Amino acid sequence: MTERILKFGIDVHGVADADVAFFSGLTRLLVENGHEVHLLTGVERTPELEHYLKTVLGLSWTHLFSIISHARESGATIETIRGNPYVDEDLWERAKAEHCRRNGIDLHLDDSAVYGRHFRTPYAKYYKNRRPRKKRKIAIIGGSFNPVTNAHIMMAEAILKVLPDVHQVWMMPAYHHPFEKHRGYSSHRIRMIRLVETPGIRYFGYEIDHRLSGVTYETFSRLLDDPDYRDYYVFHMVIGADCVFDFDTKWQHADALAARVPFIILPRAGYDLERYHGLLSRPPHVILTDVAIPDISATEVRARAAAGVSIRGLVPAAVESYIRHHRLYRRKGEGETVSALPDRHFQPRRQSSTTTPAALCDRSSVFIHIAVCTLKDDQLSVLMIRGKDEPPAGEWMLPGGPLELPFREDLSEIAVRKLAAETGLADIYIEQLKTYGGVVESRQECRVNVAYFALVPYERIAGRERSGNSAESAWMPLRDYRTIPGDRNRVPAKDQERILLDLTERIRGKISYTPIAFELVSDRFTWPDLRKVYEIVLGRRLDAANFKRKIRSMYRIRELTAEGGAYSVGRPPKQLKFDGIKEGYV
Amino acid sequence: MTERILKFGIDVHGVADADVAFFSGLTRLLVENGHEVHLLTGVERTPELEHYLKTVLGLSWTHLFSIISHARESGATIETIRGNPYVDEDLWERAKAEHCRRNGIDLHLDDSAVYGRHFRTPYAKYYKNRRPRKKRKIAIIGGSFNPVTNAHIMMAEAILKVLPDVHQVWMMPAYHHPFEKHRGYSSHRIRMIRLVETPGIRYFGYEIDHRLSGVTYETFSRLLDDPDYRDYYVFHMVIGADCVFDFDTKWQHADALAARVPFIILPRAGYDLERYHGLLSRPPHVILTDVAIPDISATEVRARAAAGVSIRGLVPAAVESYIRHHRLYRRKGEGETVSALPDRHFQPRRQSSTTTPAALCDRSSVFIHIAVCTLKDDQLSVLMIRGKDEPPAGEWMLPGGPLELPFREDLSEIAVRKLAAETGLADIYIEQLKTYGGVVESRQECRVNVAYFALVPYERIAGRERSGNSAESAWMPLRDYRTIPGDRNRVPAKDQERILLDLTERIRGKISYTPIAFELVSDRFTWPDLRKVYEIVLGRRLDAANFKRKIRSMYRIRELTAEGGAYSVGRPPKQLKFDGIKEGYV
DNA sequence: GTAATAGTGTCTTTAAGACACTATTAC
DNA sequence: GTAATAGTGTCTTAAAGACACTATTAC
Repeated sequence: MTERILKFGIDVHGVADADVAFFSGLTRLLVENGHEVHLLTGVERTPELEHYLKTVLGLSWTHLFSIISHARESGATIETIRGNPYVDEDLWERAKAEHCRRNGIDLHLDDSAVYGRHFRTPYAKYYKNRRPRKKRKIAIIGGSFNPVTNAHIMMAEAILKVLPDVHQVWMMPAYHHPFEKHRGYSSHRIRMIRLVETPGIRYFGYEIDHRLSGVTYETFSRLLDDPDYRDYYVFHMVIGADCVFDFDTKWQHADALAARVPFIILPRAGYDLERYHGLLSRPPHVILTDVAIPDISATEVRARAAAGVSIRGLVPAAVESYIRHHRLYRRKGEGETVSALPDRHFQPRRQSSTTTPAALCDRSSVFIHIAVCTLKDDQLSVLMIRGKDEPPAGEWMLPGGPLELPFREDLSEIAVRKLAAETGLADIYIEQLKTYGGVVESRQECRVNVAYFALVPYERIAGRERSGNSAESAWMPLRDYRTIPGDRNRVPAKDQERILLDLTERIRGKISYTPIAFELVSDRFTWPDLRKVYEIVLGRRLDAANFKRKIRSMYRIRELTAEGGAYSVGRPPKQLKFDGIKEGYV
Repeated sequence: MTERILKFGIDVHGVADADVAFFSGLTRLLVENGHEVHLLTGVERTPELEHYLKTVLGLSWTHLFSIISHARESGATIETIRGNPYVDEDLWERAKAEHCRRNGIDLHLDDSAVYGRHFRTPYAKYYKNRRPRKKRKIAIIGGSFNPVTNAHIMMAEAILKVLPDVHQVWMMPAYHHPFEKHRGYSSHRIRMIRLVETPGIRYFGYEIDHRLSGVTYETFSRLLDDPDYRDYYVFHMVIGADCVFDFDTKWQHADALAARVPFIILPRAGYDLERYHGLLSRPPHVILTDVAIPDISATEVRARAAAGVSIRGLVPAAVESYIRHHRLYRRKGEGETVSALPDRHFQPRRQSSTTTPAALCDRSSVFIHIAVCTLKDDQLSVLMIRGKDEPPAGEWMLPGGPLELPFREDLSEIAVRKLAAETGLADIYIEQLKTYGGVVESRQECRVNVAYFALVPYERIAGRERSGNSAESAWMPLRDYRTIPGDRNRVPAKDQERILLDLTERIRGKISYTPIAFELVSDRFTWPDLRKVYEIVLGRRLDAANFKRKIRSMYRIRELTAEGGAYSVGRPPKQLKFDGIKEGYV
């Protein structure tokens, strides 16, 4: 057997320096016997490095390959993040693989998590599984991090401050499948986190490196078994109070997850953790109380960036300039705007004022809402109810509910049925308004809301408003569709607001060329009655003479001989009856 | 520095025998210098083995550890499958880890896919990436394999017979999450496949070992990148004809999957592959025709086993006796019956003939339809498509499809996206029309159809009508919305008719008081162009002078100095541009 | 020049708006 | 009678419609 020169490749950081005694012995043995030892390192090739390798680590080598130096020599652009040179993970691995291929390395030992997509020579992923004396506590913040915001930073800092035994906070961005939206953003998301790394705050690419689905249970069941981590760290999961309330019911494998992973729960404005007594309320889970985290939605950051509005204060300065410099989140080619994808463990809170949140919706359902309109106290008003149990609890909503199955062609039948159930009224005017998408964040659900509106004279509905199972009902004037009488500080839910706006417009538009006004007066009415409907809807005074002429030109109005009711003052008006649209009038 | 004894562990099968020259050199170097080399092997420790290691592989060692011998000595039960000893993967790894721990191995090289859940000493997973001369073709059958049935065997055998270049068929059982049903069955499912292995038919534990979700795209995108496999094999995916018809629409990332993985399609009774012209109908995908695979449902096998009925003939004899011997699928304590979990790539066949009462709608789904309107040949026309596969097959429909999740408040975003996908058009006028209920009897499903309409000048859409995956498209004049040109005896589906009626009304109503007409002419238009739009929509001639006056009173129209195009006869008209609505005009 | 289409000016009709007027009631 | 509301008549203004007219082009 001929003597053969063995060619060994060894990664310095993570392999050679992980077991100095062994590798100094092994490399010396190899070098002394005429074999090749290639040390591969990421740092710059300097005399200091060689000194460190030789005297501190006690390594021997025949070749020393610096990826950074190599990349620099071959003209690649090397970014600097916080003073340290940074190149893409992929580029990094490719450089190693290329070096090994060129030199015909027989076996390269590496600890990289990237499973050698580029290697063509034998290599082995090195795992050092000696248990450390003491495991370090790590808090993991998951999310999209698109981009990392000041809220993330403040969360991390709050945890490090309040929980001194937490060694580091790791920010773990979700893996976005290349076919999802936001493809192409992954490396940006990573770099932005790298920009804000501190000794206590670290980027953690676990879900991205392993292309995990983002189901927390899956991530952690893998992570807790992973020989790269399990013996060195105790992991805690950080979530916001808003997610806690859903945890027991909505999270996959909530029990098993809560049993294996201690949670760190951060308060969130509007979510009262005192009221929560679910799985996570007991140790080992920790609820932080005196911590204030601002509500910063990454969606809003992107929307602002897209609109060219400043994002100062929402994200760290370094991230702000990164976004500006790389022109992130600008609207792309027509039609395709950069749309939302929320942080997983921090749902964007229902907006106080500005933009539209989105949720991780994995199901949709169809709801029917009916805006019952009537003329009450000289105002066009809409019936609102406040349910006791039905979420969102305590919010003023339009009457309605889930679409019942089965149905037939005409959805309005269902609306009529629902309305009858709610008010006991039948045979009233009903018309479809519009269909809206809705996001019920508390349920992580996308809803399709089909809105109808009904018109009914007040005297027909007076007193029957609450025959359903709603706890409360109120007539809300459409003019200021934001204040419910007697409950001034509560406004209807945002998605209801849009319905009311469209409703106002629809009625206003339609009253001029369709006979819907007759639906708002009783069967027998007078000219002043009818005129008032028009005046209220249109919002201006109408000339009685012209009004009568106009209406008469369109509709057949019959004058009844019967006397009107008791009038306090003035000439009593004639009783009228609507006899249909005049032929020929379109 | 004191001399230290290095302790090397090397797996024989997959590592030492994968690079004989290197490892013979390395082990000899180590042994000659007084270090320890531990060879670990799965086979029985015999003189023949030692001879093989020494003379064939040329290895040197100081210790030789046989897992099987070790297990036998320590009294573990060792099953024999087809003559070979078999122990659990986990047990196997544990034995290695135990040996390394006991002996204080400094570095163990192994090729196992199980990432050292048990190792406490350093080890490295060895990848040998030398490209083989020729990649072998492997056909993968996915499924639950609970249990493996004769249908699986016959599929595999048919493939090996009809496609001689397929080297092996690998049966890849799905990973069942420990919290899913069927937990605990995994090892049984594996062993039953092991029982029926032949040189051509192999168990393949990829999804189980990596705990994959079972989404085919995910599995393959990982497998095709996996350095353990990518350089050695070309993978084909086996699916049944029943799944093919859903493939283009229902599978995740169908296009990308079909582009990366060649499919082998097996016929299934009741599914006519002649009619299929989707993604998989073209090479490199293969459709096998003269192959008969019996319809054996694993669910039925389990049900029979549960009921104590014979399963003879449904599963291989070895599996039958395994099930009987291990008392599999018997009903356990209450509430936990062994329930159905279909093979992923073979759906249970749709019930044959028993009719579908329309009332039996147990689910609803939301669809979006978009009526794309344009002016073509002096008619207001709507784009209709006739899908080939999408049910109801063969009917003229408006373009559209199921509502995709997640969505946000504005459903029209989705409509815009769908429209862009269908026609490639972006930035065109789109408006919600109405929402309808619909009953798809063939699917026993109630649908909510949200109809949109889009307006687009013909020249923008001409030629792009069929860029989606629809088979046919046609422009149907709205005047007689019942006949599709060139297909006189076909009318659009009934529920589409109502949409078209409402659409006509909406456009006719809106054109008089909103600037939608400008959406139907190109960016630059002339007075006659615009007038024609109004004349066609309103259905009557308009006076040019009055028309101009009216439009000018509502909208700002800019006259361009540029000349018009080539006109055959008469004075060329001025080019105009729409500059918005006049202030004050409502 | 003619034929064909584009574009304009102006008168007529009709609808909309303003407003003065009359009518009917309670007190 | 007054105050209050209902209802009518008529003038003014603006919009819509009709139609005769001029303008520009190809041939």
